[in-house]
Amino acid sequence: MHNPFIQIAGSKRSLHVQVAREIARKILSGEAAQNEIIPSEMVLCQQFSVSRTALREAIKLLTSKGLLESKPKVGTRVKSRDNWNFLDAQLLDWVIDLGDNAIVYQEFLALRKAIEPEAAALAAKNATAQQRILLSATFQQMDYVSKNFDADKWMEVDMEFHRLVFLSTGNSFYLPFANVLCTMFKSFISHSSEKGGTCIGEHRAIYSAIMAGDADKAREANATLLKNTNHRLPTSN
Amino acid sequence: MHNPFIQIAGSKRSLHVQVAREIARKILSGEAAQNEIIPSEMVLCQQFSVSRTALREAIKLLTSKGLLESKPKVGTRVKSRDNWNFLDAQLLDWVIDLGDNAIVYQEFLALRKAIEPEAAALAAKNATAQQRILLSATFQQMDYVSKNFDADKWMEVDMEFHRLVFLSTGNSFYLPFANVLCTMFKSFISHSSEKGGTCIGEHRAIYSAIMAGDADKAREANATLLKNTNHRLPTSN
DNA sequence: TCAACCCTCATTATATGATAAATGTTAAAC
DNA sequence: GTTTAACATTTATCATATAATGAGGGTTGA
Repeated sequence: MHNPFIQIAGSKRSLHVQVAREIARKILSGEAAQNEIIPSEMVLCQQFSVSRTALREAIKLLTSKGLLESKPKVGTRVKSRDNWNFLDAQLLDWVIDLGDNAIVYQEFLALRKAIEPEAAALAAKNATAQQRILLSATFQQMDYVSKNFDADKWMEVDMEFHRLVFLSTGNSFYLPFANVLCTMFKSFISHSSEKGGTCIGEHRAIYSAIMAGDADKAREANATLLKNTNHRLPTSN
Repeated sequence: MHNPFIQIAGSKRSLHVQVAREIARKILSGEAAQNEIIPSEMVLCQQFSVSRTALREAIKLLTSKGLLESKPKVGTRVKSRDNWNFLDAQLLDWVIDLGDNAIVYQEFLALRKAIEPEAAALAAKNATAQQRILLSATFQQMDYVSKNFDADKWMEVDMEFHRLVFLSTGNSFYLPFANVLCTMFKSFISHSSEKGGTCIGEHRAIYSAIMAGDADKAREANATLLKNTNHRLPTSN
């Protein structure tokens, strides 16, 4: 019954995720307007050539992220953009896949500028012993990669460094940023995210301040790093 | 087959949400340890007295929020805390229901201090004409309520004001904060969130700066408001 | 004329059972 | 000891049936 074409197009994930992704694409791209009622389950099952089970699980996934809302008799409505949880890594992944990433990148940078300096400050105060060890190890890798430069490896350690900062804040609300940041970094592979190469000096300043427990200096250093972050966009994808 | 006791306990929502909520409670409270495999579908169906359909939809909901991950043969595993999306309003609602909100409130305030001044600055720059009209109407209500004080109404307009600021940033990544903020405000009903009553002066400063398009002043004013925000906790719940 | 009530029916919600796919485990083969 | 293959368990998917919901139309009565 299931059309293998979709399986090929939607890569290797489970069926309901593939369906969810396709519906999400239609919503995010505006093909399905906000507040619009999407076709009934029966119709969608036929469109995607999947069972109601798979389709409904897809809809539940999207409902959880604020894209849809279902009611008996009424149908399933596309929620307004205000309700879309852009701080969900999976949803962000779908957004990125639409292309059109110039704006997304710029908006994300604006968010980083607000959140990351404070995250660094919190990490300086709250990082656990184990987190400091991880941060230490990661910075040493950064240092090494900056001297033996490799764009891919730099992206990886750079991402890991900033991820660890978020995880070290000791604040639950900062945790999701770690995943969102990773999604963002991965999507911009082969695109050096900082001006003038590796910015190892700025990173060292952040690292040192955190290890020294100096919140103000950590905040300042991270703000400086982001000031130097360029706005160039990836050429590919 | 379905045990009506659960329906009573879990209020009026759909069954799979009730089940999801209950599983979430076990995860968030630590009753189900991180990285632990939860019982198989069959067992959980019996435990909750629901069909596999309902149970699986519940699991999909939790998977979407980063709490679970399923694999054939392996089972369904509780993901580590790093993956929980605390910036999801529904999940936050469940967290709040655990009680233990002193820490949640404090952590949220730390987030607001990082994000809200910048949101106000962005709103000053980017708010659309329609958003300025809404903001204006809301502030006038605030002004009225501050003069004819009513705690519940103040909470409502206060929430709406800050919500509008997030929606007016013109930045997709700031939108989710609006919902999270609302969830937070609603949970702390009957608990005046600002010191010395209504803080109408500080709010006026934010409002005026945004309407004037003065980003720096808006940021400053919002930071001042949050500095004056107290850390008292709700006495109830 | 209109408001209150009831019935209809399309749609989602839930249940059930069957089959497929995936994958860790175990045992067999070399 | 290592590799390979069969097995068993669990989730994934499909198919179908029944229940609950509530918007909209129709009816009734004043």
